[in-house]
Amino acid sequence: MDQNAGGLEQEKARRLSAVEALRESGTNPYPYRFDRSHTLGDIRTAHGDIEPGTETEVNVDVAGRIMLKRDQGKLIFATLQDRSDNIQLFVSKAVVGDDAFDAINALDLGDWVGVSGTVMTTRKGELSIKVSSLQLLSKAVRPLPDKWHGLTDTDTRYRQRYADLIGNEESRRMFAVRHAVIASFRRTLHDRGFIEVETPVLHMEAGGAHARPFLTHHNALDMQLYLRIALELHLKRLIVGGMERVFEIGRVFRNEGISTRHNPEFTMMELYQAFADYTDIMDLTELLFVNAAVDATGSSVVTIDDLPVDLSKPWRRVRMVDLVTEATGVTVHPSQPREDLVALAEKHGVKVEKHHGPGKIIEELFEHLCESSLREPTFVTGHPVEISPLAREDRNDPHLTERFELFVGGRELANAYSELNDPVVQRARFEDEQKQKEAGNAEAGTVDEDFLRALEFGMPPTGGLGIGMDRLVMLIGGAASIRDVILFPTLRPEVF
RNA sequence: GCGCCUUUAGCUCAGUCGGUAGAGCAACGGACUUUUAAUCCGCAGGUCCUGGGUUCGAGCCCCAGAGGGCGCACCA
Repeated sequence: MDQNAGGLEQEKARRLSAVEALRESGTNPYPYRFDRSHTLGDIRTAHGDIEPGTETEVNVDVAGRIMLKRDQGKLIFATLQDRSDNIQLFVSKAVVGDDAFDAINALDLGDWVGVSGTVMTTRKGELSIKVSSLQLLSKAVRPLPDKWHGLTDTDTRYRQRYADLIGNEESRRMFAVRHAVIASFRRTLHDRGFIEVETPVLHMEAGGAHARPFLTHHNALDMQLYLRIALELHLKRLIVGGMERVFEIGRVFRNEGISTRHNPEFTMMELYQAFADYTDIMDLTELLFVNAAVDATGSSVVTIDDLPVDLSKPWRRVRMVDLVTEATGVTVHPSQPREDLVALAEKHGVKVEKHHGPGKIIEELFEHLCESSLREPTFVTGHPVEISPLAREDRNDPHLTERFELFVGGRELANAYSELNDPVVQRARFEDEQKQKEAGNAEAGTVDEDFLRALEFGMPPTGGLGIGMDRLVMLIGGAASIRDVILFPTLRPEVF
């Protein structure tokens, strides 16, 4: 061993030489498989209530990782962890024999083992497995993080998620919540006749939202492609095709800043329902959220800013123009002269760009003055036409659209419209976007001719919805950062 | 991009006024047949993020840079 090596190198060398010693003695330190009869959770469910000091005749074969070891001379207590639970192993030298006892004593924290034994409880009542034989299933050659604190350094937790998951129960719980939320969405939507589809990630045009895209290149076609920024335009093509109720849960990519609420790749759920409008979609959104919370946590109550909020109560519905009017004390509407709105924005310290029209200025005012105060679930409706190129005009007000964004805890979680299905109006909206793009608005869209061709075949009246799944999991799971709900968040490259 | 904070053993963290680098856990050697983060005795383990600078002397002070966190900006 290199005398100058650090503690980690010494430890790895020791464990690797243990691996070699096992091989020389005829034991494979990395065997191929193991037959498990029960998970540890199964055993706790079936036997969790037996009296202290009980020895049963129940034989079990379990497998997991050694997390803790308490050497007691001629007894060893070890904590075994599998995906479902932890259970104590009780190893007696008198039961397993000297050689097996020494081999078990030589196990390191982090090793995977398969165990045969009987279910028992100790005198103090701890449910345990009395080991009759134990087989190494995989040798860990790198030591585990601190057995009590786990990993706490956020950078290391995100970069080495494997080590985070081994030691941090809270991290495992968060990803269980994530799974439960997504499974709940699928169940709710399948029950209502929606079918799940997959549409392209590689797009010719980065449409369906306002965001800067990632660029890539296809070699064989020698063509520039974009990673999708939204699912919308392909799903609506399927509504044109008569599929009537479709949804997709998929990764989208936006080439923008990273924060506690933004990751460059994130998961969006979008659905489209023929013959529905945005009010139907509000009801469906409430149902999806409540079902997801109940399925993931057993309760429709979530915690927002340390206060409980019951998602099952009806959510506030309020127009964006009314919120801005309330916040400024001045009635606003996109039909007003731009100069009046510019003056109001400046009065409130809101920066106005040259390409901002009245509708965009109202939205800027909303974002700066209203958004962060929307703690309880709120459907903000009636976005100006100017900022909603894919939403249809409000049936009562030609300057607004039938649209809502859902805010919870000051964060946008969902966006929905009565979908624009008039191909002539849609073309005019796209052409307006194209002009803005040429005028220097990098986020403005372009004219998607194929989508327009689809609309020309006739899209039924349709309600559509997009939900940021990561943010929803944050809400239901109680995570402060989006990185806590994404297994491998985007980080700068690590220097090795 | 800007501001504040942060980076010390494998992990979790101390480190005073600028004076030879510390603890707990993990590891290693030993004791222990009912432990629960076992306990007890002993031992080993360091690029103090990197590079400059000031100083007789820098983990500590100064400058520059890197990683990370939070806030702002950006993000309909």
